Amino acid sequence: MRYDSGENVAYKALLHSHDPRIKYNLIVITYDFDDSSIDSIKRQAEKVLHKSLNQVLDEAQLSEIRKTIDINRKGLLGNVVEKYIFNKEPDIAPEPDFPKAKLELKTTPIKTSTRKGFSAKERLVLGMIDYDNIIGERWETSGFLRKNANLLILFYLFKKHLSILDSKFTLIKLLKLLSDLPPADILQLKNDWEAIAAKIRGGKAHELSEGDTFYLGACTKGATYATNFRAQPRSEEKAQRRAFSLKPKYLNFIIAENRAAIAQDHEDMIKGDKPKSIEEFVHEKLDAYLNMPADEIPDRTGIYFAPGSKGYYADLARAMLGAKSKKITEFEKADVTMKTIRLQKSGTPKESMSFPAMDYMEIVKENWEDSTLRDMLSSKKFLFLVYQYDSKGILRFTKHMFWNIPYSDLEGHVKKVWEKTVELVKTGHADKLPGIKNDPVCHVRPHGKNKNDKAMTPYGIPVTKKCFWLNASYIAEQIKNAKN
DNA sequence: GCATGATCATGC
DNA sequence: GCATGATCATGC
Repeated sequence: MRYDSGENVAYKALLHSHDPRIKYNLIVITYDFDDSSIDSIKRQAEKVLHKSLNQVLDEAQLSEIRKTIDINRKGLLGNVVEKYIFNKEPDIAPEPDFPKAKLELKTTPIKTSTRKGFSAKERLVLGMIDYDNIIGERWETSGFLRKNANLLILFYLFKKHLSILDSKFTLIKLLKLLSDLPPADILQLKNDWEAIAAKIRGGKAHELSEGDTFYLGACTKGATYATNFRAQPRSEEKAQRRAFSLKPKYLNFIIAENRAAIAQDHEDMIKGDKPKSIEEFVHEKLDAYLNMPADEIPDRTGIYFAPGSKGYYADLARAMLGAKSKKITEFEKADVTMKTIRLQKSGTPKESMSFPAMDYMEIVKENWEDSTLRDMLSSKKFLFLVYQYDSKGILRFTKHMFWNIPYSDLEGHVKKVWEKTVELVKTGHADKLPGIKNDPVCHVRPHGKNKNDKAMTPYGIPVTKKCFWLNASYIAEQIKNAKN
């Protein structure tokens, strides 16, 4: 089954509207997982690993969660995860949360203390004990195992005054009670379950205690002590309602094994997220998309654009980067210019790369050293976002790389073409500027709305707007030579 | 297949 | 309304 939430459908409809707020509102979490596959569900969960809900949900979802009456109510986070990470309405069925995968989903907090370091804040509750049913059950076919044989546990870092929306998920652990655990642990769980069942069979449900067992406990469950009693099958005496639970001690073994990674998340969370370099920002945003067919990118970003636009692949790139507008703040600050390049199978772009149209009136007054062109090419970095057609003709997002023009190309080829251009404009020949065969690096070509889109020349005759272009073959070479 | 010319969609 | 990034179209 493929998940596609109502909200997402609504978004898609709105995305085709012209409301830019919606168009650029990136939805990071998509629901394209297979709910019959444990691995697929685990991968879905890993979308939040080392992140907080504030970092992965969009503003609409977050404000919906904030509206919840008691945001830090016990158990709310589990419901939020089910709903917003897995697009699943919470229920209390005796079945596992993902029946087809036989997988039960759990969220549980990790606390920190100076003395003990990281440890489980609470026991992990694994469903109510049904006093009536358990007396006739065997471990192997028990209701407990039907529901809890496979646990996917999302550990998050709990801090007293921190909103759960800022708590990072720090460890995602798949626990297959019958296969992953050491045989001694499986035996202990079985023995614990047997001990609990035996006590109930003996009419002693009211005497159950967590101290009876080692890993699996029978913890009390219910709002208040007074309303918390119910009948048991082999005795007239009422017993407290109880649930199975994994004891904190057991969870602490899991936490200890992953202490280093948890410590890193904890540090990040306390300090606030570290400032990132532009390179880190780009890797973080784009690596997940590498080699993805361009067709699949919109479903992954949750942002849809009208295909066929000349800017379509640039739009996809901005969506992958999480852009909220055409400008990307991180890039503005660092003076990075994005360039989208589509390579043919051969590795050569079909098109040369254009730049803004030149101003004939101004260029004749410029010196090369402080010319518009030299400034544009040398003072900023370019981020090439490269798509390439594979052998089957599928266009994939294959590469992202920062690029500067090599100094020798700038001061050699580009300078020569620029000087030739200036000379021609000065002498009244703006209509025949250096073509692609003239130089291996760059050339001049029209760049306007159409041929009637002209600009004035120093000699008084308007000429079709033109710009400098980097030759497609040159771009191919630069991409091929790039290390990253 | 490439050089060259021409144009389109978008957002500011 | 226009600059811009990007791609399309045509003819040799």
